Amino acid sequence: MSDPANKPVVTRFAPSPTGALHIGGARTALFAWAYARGRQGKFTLRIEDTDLKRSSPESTHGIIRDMKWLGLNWDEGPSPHAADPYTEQLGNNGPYFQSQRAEQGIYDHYIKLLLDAGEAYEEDGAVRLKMGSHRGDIAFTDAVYGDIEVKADDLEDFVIRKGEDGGKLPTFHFAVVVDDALMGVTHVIRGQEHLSNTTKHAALYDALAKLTEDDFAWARPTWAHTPSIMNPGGSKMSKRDKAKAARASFIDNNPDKSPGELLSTLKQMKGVLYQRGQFALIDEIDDDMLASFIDKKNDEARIASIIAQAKGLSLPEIEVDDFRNSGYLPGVCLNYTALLGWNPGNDQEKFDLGFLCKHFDFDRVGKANSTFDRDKLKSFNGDAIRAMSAEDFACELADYVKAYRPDWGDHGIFNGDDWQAFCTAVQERAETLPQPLDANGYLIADDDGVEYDFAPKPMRKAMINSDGAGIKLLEELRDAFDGLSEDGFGHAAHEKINELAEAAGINMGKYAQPVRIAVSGGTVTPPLDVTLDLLGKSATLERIDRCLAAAKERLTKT
RNA sequence: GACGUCGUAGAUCAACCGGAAGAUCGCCGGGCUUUCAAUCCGGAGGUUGCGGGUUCGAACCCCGUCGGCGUCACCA
Repeated sequence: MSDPANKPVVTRFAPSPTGALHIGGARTALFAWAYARGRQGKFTLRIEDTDLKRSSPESTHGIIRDMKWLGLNWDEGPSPHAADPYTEQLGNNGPYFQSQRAEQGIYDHYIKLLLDAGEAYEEDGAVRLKMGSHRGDIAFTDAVYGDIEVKADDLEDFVIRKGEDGGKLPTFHFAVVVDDALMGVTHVIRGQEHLSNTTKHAALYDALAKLTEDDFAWARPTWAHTPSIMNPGGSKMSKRDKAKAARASFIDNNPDKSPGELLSTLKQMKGVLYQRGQFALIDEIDDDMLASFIDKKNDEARIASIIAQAKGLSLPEIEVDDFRNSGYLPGVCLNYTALLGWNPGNDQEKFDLGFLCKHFDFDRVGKANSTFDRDKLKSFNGDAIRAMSAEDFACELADYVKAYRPDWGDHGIFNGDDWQAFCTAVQERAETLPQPLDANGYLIADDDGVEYDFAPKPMRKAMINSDGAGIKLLEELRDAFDGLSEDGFGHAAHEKINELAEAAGINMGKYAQPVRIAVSGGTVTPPLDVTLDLLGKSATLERIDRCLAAAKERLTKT
């Protein structure tokens, strides 16, 4: 018998391209990648597209893009940089798309071996492998879960070649085994939902080992199953959660609306996005799809996303692309998900890929499912952001703006010298990339004739109360600011505030808060000197004037 | 339902194959700040799912029980 331990390590990630890359899939890929990289092994990417109805080239492209973003490179598989990954591929064991392998007759060859040997039989055009008493009890050892044994009576014959699609395509069970063997895969790392299926795969390896010359290739690999990632509620994390969240906000909060009214609202939302030019998102979505989404008959993520954008709602991140979109760093996503089920054996939680490659092994992978905790992820992300140099952070945020935030990308702050100053000021309290953007929207607000909202509560506290004491202070400041030059305005203004506060013998906050409210609408901004510098003198004065007017109006009303 | 598997603070995990249950996130309180969701300091939270047993001693070993999850598809 051959011992898989004698072969050079080969692991693989084998997603089916029926959607975007799920965060759980990314963790599985990470473990497989790290295991190979830590042992000078090879890592293969194989696309399991035998389900013709649900597979799509778009999903394949998305998976490749997400793997690249995460930094999980592969030695064999579709070429990561090719315009057409179906034709350009890396490695000598290809092709790496199962649809292509089926066309080459690879699976048929082994089906025939099994059929001829009486290990399998045809039924309704499909081919099934004999199990049960024909094969006996099946036992195997999982590197994570340990010894597993299933009695022959509990094993039923199962389909290895589908009768559908012209009887040409293998099922998942058959294709994985054949491909893993032919590609020299020594360690099969995958989600625990496959643990029970593994008896089928073991049976296939054993049957084919007997029928081929090369029993070295058909020796059973090491299996390592990883626990699932769950939602806080206990359900499995799935892309449907996005639809659920969107519906909860859109439909459940509008119990009085009829389905017809809901549909027309949804159409309007879609129309708004269409005007904004987000065609890719919504191009193929027709009214029927919208209606069935409302009916809970489909969970189309794009419709969920339409609702989220219209209502300013943030959907739960499920797929790798969601996390990128929400402004998480790839290294943090990897670090955090690795921790969901694995640990180095001590209290260390922060580590990079090099550390993981060096220390990862199956004996430290837990068996229990784990709940995905977004708060902890966010905290990790904030720590990682703070650990970056100011320049790196500015680049990172700039890339993010270019990809996702045209509102900032079109603005002077982004394009001029101020960008670094802005980034440096917001870096210390950013937990995600878009957070400082959202928190400082006033910086890119248009001053020309646009109504600016001043938060009522802070305004009352800082300006209206005590007979409008704050208004007088702000007026005083306004006059003082007017005399300052454009150059170095923020710094000078800040000095002025200090001066006046000291002269008047009061806390400088009494002066600073009204200014903060005037320029930002609220009470939280980066340090005032930076904020006012970014805004410039004329915008600052304009906003102070508008704020004074609004405050006086409110004062007379009370 | 059958089979499989898991069960340590609210969450993620530790606890050197039986020897005083710890860390991080979150939560609460305080300090620093002109503001803060940032930062700093401190605190609360565990009959280790539950019930038996073995043992001088059990989170750990044994039996039972409850609960979660997975598979039982011509989806992967």
